[in-house]
Amino acid sequence: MRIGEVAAKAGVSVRALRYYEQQELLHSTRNPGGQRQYPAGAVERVRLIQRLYSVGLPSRTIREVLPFADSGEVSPELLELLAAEHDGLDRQMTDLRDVRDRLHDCITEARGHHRTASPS
Amino acid sequence: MRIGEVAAKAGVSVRALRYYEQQELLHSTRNPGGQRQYPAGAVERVRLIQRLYSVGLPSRTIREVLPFADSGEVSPELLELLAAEHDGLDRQMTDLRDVRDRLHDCITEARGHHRTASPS
DNA sequence: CTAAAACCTGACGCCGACGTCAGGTGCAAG
DNA sequence: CTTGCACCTGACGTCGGCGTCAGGTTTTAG
Repeated sequence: MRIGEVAAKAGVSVRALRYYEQQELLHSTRNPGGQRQYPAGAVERVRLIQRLYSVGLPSRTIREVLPFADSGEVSPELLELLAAEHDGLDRQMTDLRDVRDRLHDCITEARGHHRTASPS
Repeated sequence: MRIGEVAAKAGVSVRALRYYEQQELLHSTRNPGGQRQYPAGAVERVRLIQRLYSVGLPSRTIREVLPFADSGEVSPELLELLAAEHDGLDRQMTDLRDVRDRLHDCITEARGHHRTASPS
């Protein structure tokens, strides 16, 4: 596959894929003309990268955790990193849930208001 | 309270507080000398703002949802906004949980490996 | 063979949440 | 009064994840 096709299938820009390569998140081989060649699995990998970005992880972290999505190989020090990141995500989730619930309360309360005042 | 004290108690920089004011997230009165004066509740408000930022919300959105944390006043169109934001957070949470679990699997699997090989 | 797509490598632009520096003012203490 | 710290207002710097333009090459369609 060439870069345009991967971009289209993964729903990202060509520029993004080149950027991922520069950040060493996504590797490619080159054909004789110098154009990038990707295996089929690249699309899935790009989707994973996108999800990791969407969670708020920076390139550096993604670069370090990506290998484990492929193989299960792991060293003790990277184990530490993973655990730390895991804890960070847990805290994020807690905060997020709080805020969401707070909004939910506001919403339901407001719905109650502009319906017919208090129900029970 | 003056700005330095609020900053210290909330654990943010003075610069951040001035920025919040510029973004209309945090209001202050001025004393005759032109210095900012904050009520005691400001510290809690700043903490809330920080949590909203940490969840990934931009200033614009925070500016719009903050009023509901104070009063319960709400208009139908803002209700829409809140619901949309709520859905967005839900999706974020789902993605986040997936990634976290994936990491968790890697971690536990790795722990099993470098202990004494396969258990069962 | 030729025109058009698709691709390539720089390199600069942008936006948001501040950091930071410059140059001036307010205020409490000795 | 003066020292000194906390405060003030600009205004420019930074970083990350790309968008985008410039100028050239490769591949594909007719």
